[in-house]
Amino acid sequence: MSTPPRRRPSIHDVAREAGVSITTVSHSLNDRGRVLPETKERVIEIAERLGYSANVHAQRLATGLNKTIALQVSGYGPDIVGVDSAYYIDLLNSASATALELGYMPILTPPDVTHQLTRFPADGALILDPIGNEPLMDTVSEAGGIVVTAGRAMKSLKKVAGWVDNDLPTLTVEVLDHLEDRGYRRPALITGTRDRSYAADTIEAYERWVAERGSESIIEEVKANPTADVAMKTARRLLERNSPPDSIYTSFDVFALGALRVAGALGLKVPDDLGIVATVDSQGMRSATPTLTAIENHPRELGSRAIKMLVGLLNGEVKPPVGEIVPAELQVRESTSRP
Amino acid sequence: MSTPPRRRPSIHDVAREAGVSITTVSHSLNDRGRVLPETKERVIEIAERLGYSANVHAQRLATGLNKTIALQVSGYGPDIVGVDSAYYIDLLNSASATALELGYMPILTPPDVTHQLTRFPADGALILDPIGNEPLMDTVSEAGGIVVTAGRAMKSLKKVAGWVDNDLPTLTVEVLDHLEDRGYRRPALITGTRDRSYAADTIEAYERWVAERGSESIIEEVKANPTADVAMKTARRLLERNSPPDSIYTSFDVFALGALRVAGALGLKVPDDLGIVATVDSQGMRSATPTLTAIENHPRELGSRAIKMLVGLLNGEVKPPVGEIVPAELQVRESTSRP
DNA sequence: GTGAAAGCGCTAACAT
DNA sequence: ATGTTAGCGCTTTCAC
Repeated sequence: MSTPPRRRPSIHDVAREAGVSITTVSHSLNDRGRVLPETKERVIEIAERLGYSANVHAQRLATGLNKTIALQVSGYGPDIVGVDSAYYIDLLNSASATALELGYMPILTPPDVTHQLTRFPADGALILDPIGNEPLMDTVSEAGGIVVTAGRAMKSLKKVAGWVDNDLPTLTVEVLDHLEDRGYRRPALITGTRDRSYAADTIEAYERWVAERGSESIIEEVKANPTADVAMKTARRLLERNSPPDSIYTSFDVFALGALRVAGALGLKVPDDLGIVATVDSQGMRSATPTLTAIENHPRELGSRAIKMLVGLLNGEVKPPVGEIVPAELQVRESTSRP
Repeated sequence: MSTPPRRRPSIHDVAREAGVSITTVSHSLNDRGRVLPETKERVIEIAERLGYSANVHAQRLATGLNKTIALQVSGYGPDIVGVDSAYYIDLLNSASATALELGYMPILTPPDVTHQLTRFPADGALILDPIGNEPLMDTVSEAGGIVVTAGRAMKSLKKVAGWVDNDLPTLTVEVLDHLEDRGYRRPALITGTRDRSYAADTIEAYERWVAERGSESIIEEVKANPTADVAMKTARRLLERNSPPDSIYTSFDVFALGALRVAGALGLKVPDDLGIVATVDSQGMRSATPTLTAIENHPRELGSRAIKMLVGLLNGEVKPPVGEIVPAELQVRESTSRP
């Protein structure tokens, strides 16, 4: 048929072609040791021409390094779905691209198969929206690896060397100020349990904000999985109180949609009678009727920064613990647009 | 502080402990060659006790196998977002879990960094919702690797050895029958361009169905990125026709939400004046007002079957080309629930 | 049935 | 500045 699947060129092929030893090839390509500039140049050129690239397995065997990073979306699965996962895909793709560029293999590690990592040891792991009880955290840190998170773990902090996150406290204040600016006086908060950092951050900032104004604190800390059903029940409970809130700020896009739905059922107009804001932007937010005000988190930026941080930590260029804030912006849309 | 990061036990450690050669250990653990059953048993037991597992890099160097599978969501990125990506995360996670179980490293490969795969050669690739022009397809197949897809590629078919998919033609008929059953008489179709198999399949089935009934074929083949904006424009164009459809079947959840929104703006009630069905189920579908009838695709099943197929092909146990249909179910909800 | 030994492709001392 | 050589941890022929 076609050309038989030819063997990849090895370092020996390059060495022979260049008339040097494999050491010189290795040194030229990784610029270690001393190599005459012109030699190095020639070697590089020949390597390129031959389409040579080092066999990673041999390289790793020889160096004892794994050059592998485990990627995990914490607790994601059939029954735990809080936010539109475009956020996760974008974050994962950009984390992955960055890892690849830095010479690391990004391996996707589902929550339930962490034990496999004994066979595929990772130098480090990036966990998205961690709780702190992820088995992956133990596996990696016990093996001497480094764990970094997107969103901060509230437990097992010693196991986490770094994190990237949006500035939830500031964003919360920004949202509440925005609501106040639009004339909303009784904002309620719907978020997750405090074992997730976004919830803890948001709750704290919210409580401080309402306390400053002497307003009532109306918080729903959702313990169940944030499904459509739970979202509606929660919103209904809130809106049927004696003195209901006039606006809702929620960490889950599902809950924003749920609130919208319940408002409709109760005859409340959005944004006139009820303002709604979500912490995560998504297609759902942009497509809802009315469109929903939400925060653009810049997941791609979070992903690439997290990996750079992880690699920095692995190289010892950065000392743990480190944290990095990625800017996010409030996208004002119809759900809070009243005069 | 704590225990210094101890070196992982090697095959020599196991051999020494068992008082045998490393050959025997290797044979026992992989059951090759002949080993006295009791010897084998002892070796396995000791390996376990020592927490031994083969160094994958050494193993791969020795065997010349990569045992690596590239995972890619085709065309996913900041500007191409058709469906709620929970679908993708679930599919990816389950594909990944299956790969790991079968001894393969699942490496997430973003669309834009395919060239890196020269350094990290993959035995095969799984591409989700392919077009057929993905660089990854060429990279992998040119390197003698095997490409499998979730959803069928419409181009470059020779490069694809296998696929898994839902039965879109049948599902389309099921949806149209359901709409007819609920009294809708003029179903319209909004889908993507025919270079994606789901669109091609759906269009064909739809056209046959309406032809059989002598009904008018109302198709919007969306060329632009399926964003919220495009969704609304498309829906509006459809609903403002002289003889508008009384129901919409769409491949994108964004479009279902968009149709809902436009219907509201035009004073059309859903499901009374307009029925809406989407091909992909998602949180958005379940949380909308009203809830939207949609198809549950079973992404986890698609993911694990795709990987099993890929590994089967790699092992030569399966002969290409192969295709596998994964059952999906119509979830009837409020958007089509009229008497 | 078991083991010695060669080699997978590369890196890193250590010569020269 | 360049080359020789000894591994890295494993699989696999080939003897015994």
